[in-house]
Amino acid sequence: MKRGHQITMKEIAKKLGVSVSTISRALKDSPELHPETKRKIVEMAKEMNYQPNLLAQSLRISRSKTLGVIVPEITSHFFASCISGIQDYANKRGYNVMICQSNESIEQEKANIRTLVSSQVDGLLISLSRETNQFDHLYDLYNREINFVLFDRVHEEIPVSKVTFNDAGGAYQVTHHLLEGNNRRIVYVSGPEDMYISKKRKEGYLKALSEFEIKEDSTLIKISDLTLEDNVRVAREIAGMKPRPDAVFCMIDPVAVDVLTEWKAMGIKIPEDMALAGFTNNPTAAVVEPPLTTVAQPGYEMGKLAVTHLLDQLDGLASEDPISIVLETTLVPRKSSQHFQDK
Amino acid sequence: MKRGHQITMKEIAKKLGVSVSTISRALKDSPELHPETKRKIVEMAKEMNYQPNLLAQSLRISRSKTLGVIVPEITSHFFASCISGIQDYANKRGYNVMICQSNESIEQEKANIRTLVSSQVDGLLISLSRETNQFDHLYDLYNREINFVLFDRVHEEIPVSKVTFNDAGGAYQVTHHLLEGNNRRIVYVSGPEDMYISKKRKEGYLKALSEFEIKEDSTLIKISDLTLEDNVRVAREIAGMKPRPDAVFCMIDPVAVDVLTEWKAMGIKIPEDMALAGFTNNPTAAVVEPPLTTVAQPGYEMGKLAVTHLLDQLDGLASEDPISIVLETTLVPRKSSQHFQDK
DNA sequence: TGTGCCATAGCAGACGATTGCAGATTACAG
DNA sequence: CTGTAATCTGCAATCGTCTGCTATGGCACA
Repeated sequence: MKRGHQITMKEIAKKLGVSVSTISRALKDSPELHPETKRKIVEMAKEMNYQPNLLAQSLRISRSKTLGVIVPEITSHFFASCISGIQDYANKRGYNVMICQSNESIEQEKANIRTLVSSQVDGLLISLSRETNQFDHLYDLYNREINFVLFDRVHEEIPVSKVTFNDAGGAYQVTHHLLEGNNRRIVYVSGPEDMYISKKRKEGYLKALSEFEIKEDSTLIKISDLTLEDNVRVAREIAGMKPRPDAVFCMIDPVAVDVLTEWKAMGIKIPEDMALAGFTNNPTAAVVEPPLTTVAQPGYEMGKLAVTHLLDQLDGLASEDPISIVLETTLVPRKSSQHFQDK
Repeated sequence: MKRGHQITMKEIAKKLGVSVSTISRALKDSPELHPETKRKIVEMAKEMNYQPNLLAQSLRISRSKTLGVIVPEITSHFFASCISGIQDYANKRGYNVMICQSNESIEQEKANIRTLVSSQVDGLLISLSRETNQFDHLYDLYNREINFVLFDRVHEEIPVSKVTFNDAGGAYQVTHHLLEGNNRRIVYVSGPEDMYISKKRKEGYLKALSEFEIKEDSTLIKISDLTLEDNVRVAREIAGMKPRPDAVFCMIDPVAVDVLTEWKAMGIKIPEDMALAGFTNNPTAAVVEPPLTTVAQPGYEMGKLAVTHLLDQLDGLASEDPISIVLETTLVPRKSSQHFQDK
């Protein structure tokens, strides 16, 4: 079995007949060394392809220059974008990133935290799993004074920094847009009720309704567990409602896409029979037929802001006091919610 | 600035008035200790929430139990799936994963390799960037006896293990399918010519043609740099060809989606006017209108196989001799290539 | 009482890099 | 020829964990 053996300072030292400390000083360009000695050492180090052992360095200075990231799933385009932003800006500041996915499981989330903490990450960026409705593991981190920032799927009560979207605002935008299109009976398809985004987007939905003096109607609020099967169930339920709603706002794009697919199969025309809108602006939203009205959330930007704030805290550039960064969303009106006069 | 301080064995030792080595042995359940001492130590460790410092362990045993992964971009659904497979199976075997993206840049790829090697990863999983047409950095890893496995975008010549799809086979399948649909003039839209998959998929395309006794026609091979603009340029070029081709096979789905969108804007009907097919089976392929015929590549499976083989090598369960794993692809026929008798 | 053995726990060194301090070498002045 | 300063280099300790060897104590048996 091959085992990549890394060159250490000791080996350079032996080869050159000097001590390890001299090597160390030469490579840090210390002024205490004879220039000639320094030159020889630097040359030899390059020749032997020496690369410092980050593990040893980290152990010594008790900082690993590594951040941990936990997301529900990497294959989601939105979270992948966040990760991309985190990566780019962490690297720019000399940090590495270890990524874990919780697969929407709280147990996995806890396990991920354990390993990342054991790995001595200098800080954590966490987006909570769908299942997480209990937060001891976060308070535990907090009590141990381990730096972390929550993003997108956050727990509001805990006093740590958070980066979120104005979810209520986005939901307001899209609901308002539907109302302006002369839709009055608007269904909100929510995810599990204890999810942060389920609640926030419902808030925005209700606010827009109230501005049009429409009262909350619980029969117009549907809850899906976000699986394909359940989305299809909800789509059929809505199609069968009498009278049929004017429009449907789905909490996330994948739900809207499933609903759209099912409705097309059922012969329902969008937006003529019912208007449809989603949230997130996934790549699929732009290419379905009809293109899906949705709300854009810049994931890359969110990752960038979250990691930048965390690093500022770590490097003492930001105050320790937790802050809350709220990113605005943008309505992306497309054909699926186009207004028809003859409706 | 908060700094998460981790409990160490030393602190447990001081509290209990025993030596650090005793703590170590107690936590490893060594038989040399008095059961009562052991019990007290284990209890205290739990109470103090002790978690071993993985950095120190890694330094000692010269194995970090961490793997490095380099992909061109995380936001691609295919690579995200690979990563997901890698993660799951690495974790199952007690390994962590550090992920980097090269952003399709060879310089970034080299930089990623440097940091990961410095971080003492036990092995690497690499999918090459689009730009990588020169392989010194890989041979360097090879010469230093650092374990790595190439996947999907590989360099064929280097004697290390590789996991690839039968790209030629997949291209053959889809081209054959188009030919069976009575299409004869079939365009192949390739990516940059030095990319591994550009070449392999062209092979399959030509093989299928030759079976139908159709000679290679260089005017039917278009090259895109895979940007939206260039895909649109190619789409227009093809639409303007006289006589118009019967079908178009795009090297990857995103190109096909761009072509499809452009053609729809131009009023070209698919598949009536021209049939269209892609490769990869991205989520978008299923939801565009018309749904796109493509070739499915199980990314999760690829990640799983690549990481499993790497770990087998590391753990001495697999021979050191490099192997090549080739995954078969599956044709996914959809409406975009449906055969019309009246054509 | 002496010898030997077992159970138990501590010491010390290693992993690799860093750094304050001490030691060594040289040169030059007195 | 000696003393001192200046210049260069090495020692040793540190980070946290692990382990081979050693030390201590008690007990049994001769």
